[in-house]
Order: sequence, then structure tokens, then C-alpha cells
Amino acid sequence: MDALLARLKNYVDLPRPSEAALIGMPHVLKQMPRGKTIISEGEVIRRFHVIQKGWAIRKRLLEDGRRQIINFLLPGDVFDLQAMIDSKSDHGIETITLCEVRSIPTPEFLSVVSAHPALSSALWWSAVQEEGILREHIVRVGRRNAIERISHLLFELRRRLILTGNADPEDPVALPLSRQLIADAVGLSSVHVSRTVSAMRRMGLVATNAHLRILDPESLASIAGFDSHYLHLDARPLGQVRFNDGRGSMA
Amino acid sequence: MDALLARLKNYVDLPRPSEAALIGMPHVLKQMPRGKTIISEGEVIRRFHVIQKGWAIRKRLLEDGRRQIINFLLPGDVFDLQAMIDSKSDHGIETITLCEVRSIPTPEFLSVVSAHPALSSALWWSAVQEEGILREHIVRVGRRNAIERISHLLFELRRRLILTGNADPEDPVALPLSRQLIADAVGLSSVHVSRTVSAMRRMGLVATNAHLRILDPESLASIAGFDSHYLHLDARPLGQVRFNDGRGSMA
DNA sequence: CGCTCGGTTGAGATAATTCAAGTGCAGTGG
DNA sequence: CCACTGCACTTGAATTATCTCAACCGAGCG
Repeated sequence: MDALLARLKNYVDLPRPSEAALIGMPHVLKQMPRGKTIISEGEVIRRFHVIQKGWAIRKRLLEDGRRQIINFLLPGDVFDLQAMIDSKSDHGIETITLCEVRSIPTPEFLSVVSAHPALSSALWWSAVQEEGILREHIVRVGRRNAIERISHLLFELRRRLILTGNADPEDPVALPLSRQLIADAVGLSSVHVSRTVSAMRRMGLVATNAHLRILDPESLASIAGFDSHYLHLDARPLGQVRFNDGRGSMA
Repeated sequence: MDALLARLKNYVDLPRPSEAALIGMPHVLKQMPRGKTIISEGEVIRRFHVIQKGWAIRKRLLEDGRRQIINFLLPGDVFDLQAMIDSKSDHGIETITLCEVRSIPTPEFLSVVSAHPALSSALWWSAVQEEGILREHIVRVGRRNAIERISHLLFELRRRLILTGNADPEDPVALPLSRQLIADAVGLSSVHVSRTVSAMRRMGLVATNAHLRILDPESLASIAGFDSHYLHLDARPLGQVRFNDGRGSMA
């Protein structure tokens, strides 16, 4: 199934025609190897993008080389609100695994969405969830210590992967993360992340052969003080609220 | 002039009828003393809010009392996207000075906005700017040291105040911030903030009588490595893009 | 006048960083 | 098949940024 569709279904059951419209939008599908730039900082964004497969990061680079990962983009994630206005991107987006990325020109995207209230309402939910993830990341980095930050991040990623059917809650979830990626996400040095992850391995929380695997999500959540309400999994459609352009005729 | 209007004018010149519609929305205007809760964590949000006067904070509290300020809400700021979906707020909002807050029920807000493309486009800009501020806050907290964090925050606040005519670029801007507020915003302890601010005073960057005043914004910006493009001050309207509900008839 | 509250300052403790050396694996080329 | 290289990861030791605890100060207020 389409990755975005799978994600939005956590919020509403889309009527068949809306599903069809979502999948049928004119788009370009691109395979990208790991480490490629999807959007570069300063570029004007004129298309919406959807991650179909693989992982990407949003990141900012400081002049002296320090890097901050703003968040991780997983299958089913759409970006970017910035496509709504004609402005230069304030951050870059880059693949960290082999990816399949779908992109749709802004006007076409909006006209499809505006014709389908259920779609637009689901996309609002998606935007609210994304903002929630951003806010929680601020809390993570600002007020938690190393093991809490890492545990919280890992648990969030697992939760989000499960949401789109990209991970099985029963299995140890594998994450394609290097120490350096984790470090740049949670604001630590890669060697301190290495030490902390080693400690977590000794505690039986994760395994670290080839990929990082989550062995004990419950303990992870409790160490992290994880509270999932920022993911808005409880949200239910209010009225019909459109994510809309003003040009096409209103269906 | 209306605070929100003043802010949106940085993006578009709203046509008279749109201005009138914005100001004329059915609303409640509330005076609130310092330290009052506008929205509490867990509450379902059914109204949009606009800060008319004063300052507020978005914050998250951890179980053990640690507090993280997610961002500052200044005159002209609108919140919250979360009003678009029927879900519990994942954070609290609280005044930190005497405030005047306007609130509009979601459906009324949306129907006015959907009738005015220029308004909806301006509100998209506002949402994009807010997301940019959130992202930059992550970089600030994740990858900058104490003096950089504080300088960056102060400079951003000054810039935003100037944007809405709440500060004069020529004068030393005064900010109603305690050491503790700064600490909880940038993820430090209040005593370390105190030390750092004292150092900044000795460097001639700020004054600290009664209120914190910014004396030397240029040096502040250069210490902080401040780059304003995340505020999207360069953005210009693309097509007509609506911020829309799907219930009312489309004007 | 005496309290309270925010801010300041010092001293010692701690978390995380930096630098540096060493290990192990995956891929490459002989 | 083996040696060689590169890269991520690991570990130790020394250093530094920041925190905690605690005492003190001074302005504003009842």
C-alpha cells in the first residue's frame, strides 16, 4: 500500500475516491541512494514530497561544521509546509538510506486535496503530528540527559514505524542509525553516544550487531519518560476541514 | 493597529475587506495577569488564539518538575494548528506578563479565512514562520553553547518584536525575561544563565537593570551566528493558497 | 521593618567533550 | 585467498562546560 495512505489511515478511513485521488496525483517517483540531497538549504520549494521507502533527515549545518538533525523522515511522511509559500528552504533534506521519494507539484497537490475534505482533514492531522514531534524534540534535547534522549528518540522512531506498518510491534525493530546520526539528532558527541549505547546494550535494551535493534521497548519508554500524546494518535475528525488552495473549483 | 494584522503585513498587504474581516471576526477579548494558564496540557483546543498584548510561553513539564519552554508567543502570534483537529493539546500555554488575548472559535475563524485568499495565504506564511522558529530552537539547544544560545534567543526575540512594531530598532529593546525563563527556554540551569548573562553585561552586550535590555544587537548576532532566513522575511505570495474549512460555502 | 523573591557568587561535583589509540569488519585489488 | 584500506565503533585519560548546593545581596512590598 502507499506509504502516505497507510499513515493517514491512523487518523481517518479515507473514502475510496479520496484514496484513489491521493494515489493518482501526477507525480515523479525517484530512487535515491543513501547520502543524497533531496532539498538543499536555500532552495525554493515548489513541490510536496512523500517518502515512499527509506529514511531521510532534515538538518541544519552551522558555519563551523556543527550539524543538527531536526528530525527523521520515515516512510509515509509528507513535506513541506514551506511549499505553501514562495520562500527559500531554511534547512536541508538528505537521504540516510536508499530511498524512494514521490514528489507532486504544489498546485496539483493542493487542487486534489481541496477536492477531498477527508484528505485535507487527514493532512492537517499529519501537520499537527509533525509539529508535535518537533516540540517534543525540543524537550528531549533541552531537558533530558544522554540515556533519556537516546531512549526517547529510539522509542519514538519505533512507534512511528509501527504506525505505518514498517515495523512489527512483536519483533525487535531495526533502525538504520549510526552513532553520529544519533549524536547530531540529540545534541551529543558521537563518542558519548557510543558509550551510552554500549551501556544500553549491557542493560539489554538494544542489540548492536549490524543494525541497532530495539530489544526492550517497555524499559526504553520508562527510562525515557515517554508519553505518546504528542503523536495525537487519539485525534478524531472534527468537522470537515480542508487543506486547500483557492484556485480550483470547489467540489 | 491589530497585532496580528501588523504581523501579517510583513508578508502581504491585505486588501481592506480582508483586513476588516480579520478584525471583525466574532471573538472574546480577555485580559490576563502574569502567570495564568491560557491553555492547559491535555485540554481539547476548539478556538484560535491571538496574542494582542504581552508575552506568553508554550511549555512542557516533565513528571519530575523539569520544565522546557518550547517557544515564546509575542503580540501578533496566532495559535494553534492543533485547533484544526479534535485532539488534546500536547503542551501548555501560559502568560509571563500581563496579556490581552483574543480568541475565536475554530469554525468562525476558518470560515472567515476561507473567504479571503489573501488572509489564508498570509496565515500559511505565519505557520511556516512558526515552524521555522521551532526548528531553529532545536539547533540552538542542540548545537550551541551557553552564550550562543542566549544571544541567539535574545536576537530572535528582538527581531520578532521589531517585525510587529513592538520594538524600535534604534532603541535598546527591553525583554521581560527572568533568568529562569531563559534557562528553561535554552536548556540550561538558571545559575549558569545568570553567570553567562553577567558576562554578557560585562561585554556590553546587554544591560540588566529592572529589565533585560539589548544594547549591542550586532555583536549579539555575530556571537550567536544568527542567520535570519528561518523567519522567512523574504517570502512573497505564490498563488492564492487558502487556509480553509470545507463546510461554509466558498465565497 | 522584615520578608520574599530573583539574582549573584563561590566551591565542589558531574556529565559530556576532546583527543588519541586501538579494534573489527566490509570492500577492493592483487 | 589474502593483504590493505577505510570507516564506524570502542575505550581510556585528561579537560571543560555546566550543574548543584549554599550562602548572600538588594529591591520591592505589606
